[in-house]
Amino acid sequence: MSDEPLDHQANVLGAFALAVADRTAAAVAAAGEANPSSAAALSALLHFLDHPTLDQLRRVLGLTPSGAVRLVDRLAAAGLVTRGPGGDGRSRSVALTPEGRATAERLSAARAASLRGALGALSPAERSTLDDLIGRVMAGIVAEKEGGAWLCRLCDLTACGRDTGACPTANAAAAKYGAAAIRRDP
Amino acid sequence: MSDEPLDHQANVLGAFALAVADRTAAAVAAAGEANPSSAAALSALLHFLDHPTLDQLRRVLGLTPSGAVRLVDRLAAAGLVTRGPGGDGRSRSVALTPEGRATAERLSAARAASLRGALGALSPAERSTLDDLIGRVMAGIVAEKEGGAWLCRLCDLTACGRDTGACPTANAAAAKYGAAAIRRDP
DNA sequence: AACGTATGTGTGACTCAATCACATGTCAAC
DNA sequence: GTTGACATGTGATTGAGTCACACATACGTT
Repeated sequence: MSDEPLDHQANVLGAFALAVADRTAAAVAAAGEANPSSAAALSALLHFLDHPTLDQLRRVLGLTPSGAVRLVDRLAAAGLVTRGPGGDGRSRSVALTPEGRATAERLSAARAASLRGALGALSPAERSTLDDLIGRVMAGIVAEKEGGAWLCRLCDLTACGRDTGACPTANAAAAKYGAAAIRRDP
Repeated sequence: MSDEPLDHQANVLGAFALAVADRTAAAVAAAGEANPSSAAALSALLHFLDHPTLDQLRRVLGLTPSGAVRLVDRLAAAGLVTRGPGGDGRSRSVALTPEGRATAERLSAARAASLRGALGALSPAERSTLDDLIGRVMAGIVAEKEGGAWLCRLCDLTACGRDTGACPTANAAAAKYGAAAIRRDP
């Protein structure tokens, strides 16, 4: 029973995901943003091409409208974002202040450093193999996924190769939904 | 800059960890325990050999003493655990009720099913390769880690092969700390 | 053109889980 | 015995989210 390889593998995968997620969250928190939603919001704002509306942001984060209002209130009070006019009279846009942008870049760098460090245990060839396998599993996850927060929150969307076809998540999302803009995603 | 393979790999790893962690948490929540701390506590109680004290439990979960008291209060109010005498006049033990045990087993099964499902995209040989690489990265993470919650929370400690030497986390912890009992871990 | 519905934002009241500061009881060591 | 460390528990507070609801704007229908 306990020597079923699949059970072992599944269990180790679970511990691994938790460990990497913990470690990354800790690195981001140490870089100055303890709240995961706030960190994800700042990161998202860094990667939106245009300034998103509150509603776009809330979908990325998987929050209710009022939750998003509160979040943006907090970020604005901290001087990290400002509200501006939206494309339409109902909506308002959210933009990073210079300080918010600096914070977001710091968080992003801390995350990347933490993840690169984790991969330090492997040789380049092994990392490449791991990357391939992870990409395949990821594609399956995206294909199955329904609802919830954006999977690529906190990602650096240039590093993953979203636009050059190297990002497995973006590719799987494109296969599932058709053309994938940054602002609507699994 | 964005075609550095390491940056791509690191970024995909980050998204992957988040995706698997999200998915697992959702599966556990759907099985009836929305709060991650509560779920981790039930799972831990399922795997402790003897009945742990509140303090042992709080270390596993990475909570403050008062946080652990509140958590056990909630679980007890829900009829999932009971408090008993501890080995010592100061401490009290926490034990699962039959209902708590059933809940814990249900959560654990939901987690395992979710993780096995994620691995379904790979062939047995690929899973084995992935398992090996993950184990190596995991060992590095354990070696670096200091503080925080238990990495193996929610794990099925028989499935991972903790006692047969197959669990990379347990092995790395043993190398770091010496003999590893279930109740003191990375 | 006017009406009714949908959408986006915001507010008030509340919940839930954690924290800190502190109190109490117990053990161990000197 | 006294002193100090430790385990548990309590009161007050915080933080981040929810729901129910209000309000303004946009859009589609007739």
